[in-house]
Amino acid sequence: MSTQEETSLNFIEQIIEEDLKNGKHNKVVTRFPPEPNGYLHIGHSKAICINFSMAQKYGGKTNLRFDDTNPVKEDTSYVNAIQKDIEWLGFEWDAEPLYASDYFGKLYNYAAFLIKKGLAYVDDSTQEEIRAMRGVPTKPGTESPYRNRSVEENLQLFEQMKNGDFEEGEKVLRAKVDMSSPNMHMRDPVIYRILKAHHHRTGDEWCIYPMYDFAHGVSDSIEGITHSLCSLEFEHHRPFYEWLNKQLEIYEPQQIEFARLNLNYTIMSKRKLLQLVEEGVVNGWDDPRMPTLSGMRRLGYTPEAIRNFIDRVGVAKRENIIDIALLEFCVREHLNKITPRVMGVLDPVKLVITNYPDDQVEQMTAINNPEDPEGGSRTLPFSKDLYIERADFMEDPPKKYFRLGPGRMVRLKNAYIIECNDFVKDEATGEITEIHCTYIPNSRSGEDISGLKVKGTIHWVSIPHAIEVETRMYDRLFNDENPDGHKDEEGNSISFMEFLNPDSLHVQKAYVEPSLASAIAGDRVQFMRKGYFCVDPDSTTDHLIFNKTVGLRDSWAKKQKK
RNA sequence: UGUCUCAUGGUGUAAUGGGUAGCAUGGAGGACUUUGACUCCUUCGGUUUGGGUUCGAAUCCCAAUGAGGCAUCCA
Repeated sequence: MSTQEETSLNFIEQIIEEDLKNGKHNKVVTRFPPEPNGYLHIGHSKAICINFSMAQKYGGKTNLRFDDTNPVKEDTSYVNAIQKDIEWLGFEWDAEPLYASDYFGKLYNYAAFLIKKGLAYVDDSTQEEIRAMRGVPTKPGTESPYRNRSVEENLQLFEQMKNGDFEEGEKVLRAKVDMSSPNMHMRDPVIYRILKAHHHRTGDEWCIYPMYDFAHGVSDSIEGITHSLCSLEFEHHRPFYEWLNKQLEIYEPQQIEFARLNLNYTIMSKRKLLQLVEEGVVNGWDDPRMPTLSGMRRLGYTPEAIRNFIDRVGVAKRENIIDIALLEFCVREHLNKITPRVMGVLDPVKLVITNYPDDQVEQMTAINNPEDPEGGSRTLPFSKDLYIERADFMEDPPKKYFRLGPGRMVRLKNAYIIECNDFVKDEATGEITEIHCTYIPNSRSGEDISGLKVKGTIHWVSIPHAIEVETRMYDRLFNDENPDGHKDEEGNSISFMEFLNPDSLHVQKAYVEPSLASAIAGDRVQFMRKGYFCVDPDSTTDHLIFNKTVGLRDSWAKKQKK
């Protein structure tokens, strides 16, 4: 940890430190305001980490506030999933979760206050008329014919809206700001609309609901948020945010925007993720291929790895597309430290040790995790009949191949050195069906006095002791770096669905060492020489399922490709 | 042809008028290895362009260029 790292602040930290120094604030209060209309994804984890860690770092607190102002899209199931994901990531919000809907009463009164100040009016125009009058960014809009209703009439109408006297779409409440503003969001934004929908928390108490711009700014103010940290897309909402609290004559928090996280080979839009779920492209929000936190959790990612990743990615205002390789690096980095090493053969071929006694079984000692001195060891049964990885034998290997081939020697990890004498091949298919070897009796791991040096070490399982399991080998969901960013010749955007990877999931049978018999959902291991795996919740005691979290780096495979 | 924001190696981020422009990832090469993993070492690669201010500019100013955002009764 160098001093340079300690003094290197991102632009938000600089603002906060300045505010603290000059006495604008003496504490930091942030908030994370998800809309409960979908699951949290890796992009949200950036917003979560930033908001929570700023408060943590500067001794403040963070509110979790559900921005539940659109009852037609929102649901309690999402509320629960979101809370679970934030907790899993390792953050604690202040006290109880909050809801924008808690403030519906206050919000109504603030809206009435705006009306009394002559700064809001009820508009009878249709949605289309309002859109038309708003104009375009390059030209001013025109004022609504209802813009100059009297305060009394507006108050009366607004109350009638609340009482359900009008139908959906018949009337809205608009802030009276500036129809000629170059900022579209200042052209009398709608702040209340009629929605005769059942709300997941307030039920049928209300039939008018505040819009984001109104509810969010006021909620921040009510909660005394000092720094309202959000993504760049809300930049042009800031003028209204500031206008609103000023006109309401209430506490004015400061909104600061940062660039959201983008990952290549991934889509991040909640709407599109929902589409993947609804069309059955994936098996739910927590499908391990999804970039959702619940999906990543199921895949075997750790919260530490994700937080670390967000840390490395940094915070700035420029648009960015992060290489998924960085995320995978962070996952490997953490898993390398914490996972026990076990042996599992994913694509088996039988190997017989011809000079090993038929019924003999030896217990071999294996270190659980060489990275963890406290990790201890276990024993592994060894016998005459083994499975090894099909890729660890070649009939006619190149010089630099360190594994098995006719006449070649390798070390069986934690066991003996063996030499290949023969193999059986199915001439019809060309497939190797059996490999025959002899073992060197005095080469046993830990007591090797054979004096032999071999270049390669391979993993194995004893056939009579092995457990058959299912492995789910996941790959990226999309083949394209930017699945959501393509247009055809006419300039129409091409659906991200066109870039789905047809091989994003391979289910296959594998054989693993018997120590895994007691594995339970969520357990993480490293199958030596293959990758990190996590036990899927679909597992039962007699049918274990391992999800491939991420493979080990494989410089041999890389070399092969060239 | 309005307005806002942004511009540093392939990617991401630091340097806040005075460092040979740093770090991470990535690529290449090598050492080590009972995981072709891990670890370690070497190496590749960058200030968008043009003006200006200054003794001195990645940093300040202007312009150009490029990228992204902006009309939902979504958040």
